[in-house]
Amino acid sequence: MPKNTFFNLPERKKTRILNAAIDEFSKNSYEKASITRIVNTANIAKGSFYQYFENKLDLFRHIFMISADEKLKYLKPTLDKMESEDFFTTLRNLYVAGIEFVKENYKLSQIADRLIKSNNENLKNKIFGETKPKSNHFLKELLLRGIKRGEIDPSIDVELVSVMLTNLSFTITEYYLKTNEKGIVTDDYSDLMEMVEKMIYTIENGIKIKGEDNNDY
Amino acid sequence: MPKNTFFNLPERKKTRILNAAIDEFSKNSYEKASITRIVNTANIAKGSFYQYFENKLDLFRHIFMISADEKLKYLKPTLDKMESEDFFTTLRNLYVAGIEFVKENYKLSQIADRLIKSNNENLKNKIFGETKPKSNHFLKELLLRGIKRGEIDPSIDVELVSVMLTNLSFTITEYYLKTNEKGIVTDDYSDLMEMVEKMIYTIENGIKIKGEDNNDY
DNA sequence: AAGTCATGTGACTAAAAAGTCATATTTTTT
DNA sequence: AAAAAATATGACTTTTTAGTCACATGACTT
Repeated sequence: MPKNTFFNLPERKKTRILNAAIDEFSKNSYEKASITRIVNTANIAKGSFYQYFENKLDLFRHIFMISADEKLKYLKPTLDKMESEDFFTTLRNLYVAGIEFVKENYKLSQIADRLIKSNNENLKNKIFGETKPKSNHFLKELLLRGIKRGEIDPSIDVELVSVMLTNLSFTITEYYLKTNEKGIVTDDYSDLMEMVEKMIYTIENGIKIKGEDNNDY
Repeated sequence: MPKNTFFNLPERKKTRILNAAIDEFSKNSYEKASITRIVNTANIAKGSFYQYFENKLDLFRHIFMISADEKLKYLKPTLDKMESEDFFTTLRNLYVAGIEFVKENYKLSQIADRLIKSNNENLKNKIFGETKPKSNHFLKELLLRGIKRGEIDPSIDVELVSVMLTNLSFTITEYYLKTNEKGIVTDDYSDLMEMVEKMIYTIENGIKIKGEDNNDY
């Protein structure tokens, strides 16, 4: 947690520092990100930085929390009306909300994306603590509910499918980040929406040809 | 490319150096990997290293090539009998061969995995050159053939599905690397084989309940 | 006005990195 | 055996990093 001196700072100065840090961490991995560059960009002294934050990790963790909180805001509406909607509608809405978060919070997404893909297990443990990022635990619950309701094939392996679905959500995010490299923001939702639709369709129905008898034996 | 002085080295010395390097790059990202540590482990002088390799990148590229060549050896049998087998058999065999490569080349897999997940686009370009890692280009061809043969639903988006399938193969590798953290090698194939089977089944059939009429309208 | 406490500062330290180079040793050629 | 070419060496340079610390400045209290 940042020190009180940081929270007591005038709003403008706080955001100046955070923006400089978000910029640096979105361009560089945790290891390569430089405190020196951040303080230069934010126009504060190196010593001041250490009045505000314990160390580099303290700053990074704080920024990651901002990103997580922000993303939750996007997912909240879907989570709230989950009860009254079927599995595939909820899944579709989650994917779409995820895309919207990335669109409107490009740098924060990059930071989170980097951390998740990072092989620095030590760092990940320090950030996630013991509460591992079980977004797929949530998907598991969703799948189980879908099975109960008769929407989902009960013979699936819930654990495996939840991992697959989590991974596919990263696929979408990555796809978006790659096409919009360097922050070129197009307002062309249609491409991504089509992508989500096709992806959901594939998850629903599979890719094997139907109707005919493909005898497996 | 390493210099001739490297290739002229006695076999034992060469492997000593390569093993030290593979070890270092499997434990650290390209940026964090240290030439100093490699030369210490390999018991050669810093100056000697630069007689063998142009620089750090030269060494890393060489090791990545070793990994790619090695993996191809595992995939080759499947690719050779591709013509005579149906889509899902080929896909299954590719996934299984991928797992076997990871099992038997733990460190090399980690290095390749790290590079693919890396956000250092500059590095990736230098390694992959213009020939981007189009393992999914190959999957596209495979899918198109499957459609022609009447095995695959022709209404799918070939491009998207190939990305999904490529991603799922990473999911498997990651899953294996995570469960076998720190190189603990179990001979328990069954878990992974079951995982591949279930994954293929899901890709084939989707997860929506079949038989009933879920009217979408 | 004096004193106290919070905040601001940038030169500095220590550690680590990639890469260099003058010199020494070994191997090959004549 | 002598000369030449190839290879080996590790101290050194330069750069960059996170973090520290003695001191300066500002604000609030008595």
